[in-house]
Amino acid sequence: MPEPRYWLFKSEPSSYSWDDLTAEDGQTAEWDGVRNYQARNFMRDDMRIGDYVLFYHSNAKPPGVIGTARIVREGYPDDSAWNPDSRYYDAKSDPANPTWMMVDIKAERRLPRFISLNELKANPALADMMVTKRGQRLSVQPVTAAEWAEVLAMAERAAP
DNA sequence: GCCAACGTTGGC
DNA sequence: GCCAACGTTGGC
Repeated sequence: MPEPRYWLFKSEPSSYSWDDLTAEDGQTAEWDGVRNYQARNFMRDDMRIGDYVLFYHSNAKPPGVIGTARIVREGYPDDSAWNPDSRYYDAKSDPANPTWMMVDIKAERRLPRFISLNELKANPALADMMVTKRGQRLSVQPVTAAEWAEVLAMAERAAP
């Protein structure tokens, strides 16, 4: 059995929040609209069913990790790319050879407490975590097993 | 609302 | 292939 892997998915709560995810049928959503090649490659090549996801609210007050999810469907074509009515429409994406891919995620649980970006940045154990780095805009990021465990442990402890 | 950082585009 | 211009992300 392959090693489970860990990811962080960013979403702006004003467009798609944790509550939106948990309100879905089966608490499962298609993660469409990713239009960055590096993020696409992670979804197409690396994500496996069962991988763990930190659900992160970006552009929020404050930004931070609110819950966990799992990958429940591996990379497949993002059909919003050839839907002219979609805000994610990409005229250059050919349905016969799709440029953009998506995965499905299912909500697992809301963290016992929200872990803000400030708190992530203040934890020396997370100094190398991508999301704590300035200017890091990748909307889908790998997370190490140690980082995953640390964030969950923080959520079990009282606020600092 | 501001703006730094970043990815993409397109002229050359 | 270089790089300036542009649009977007996302923290503050």
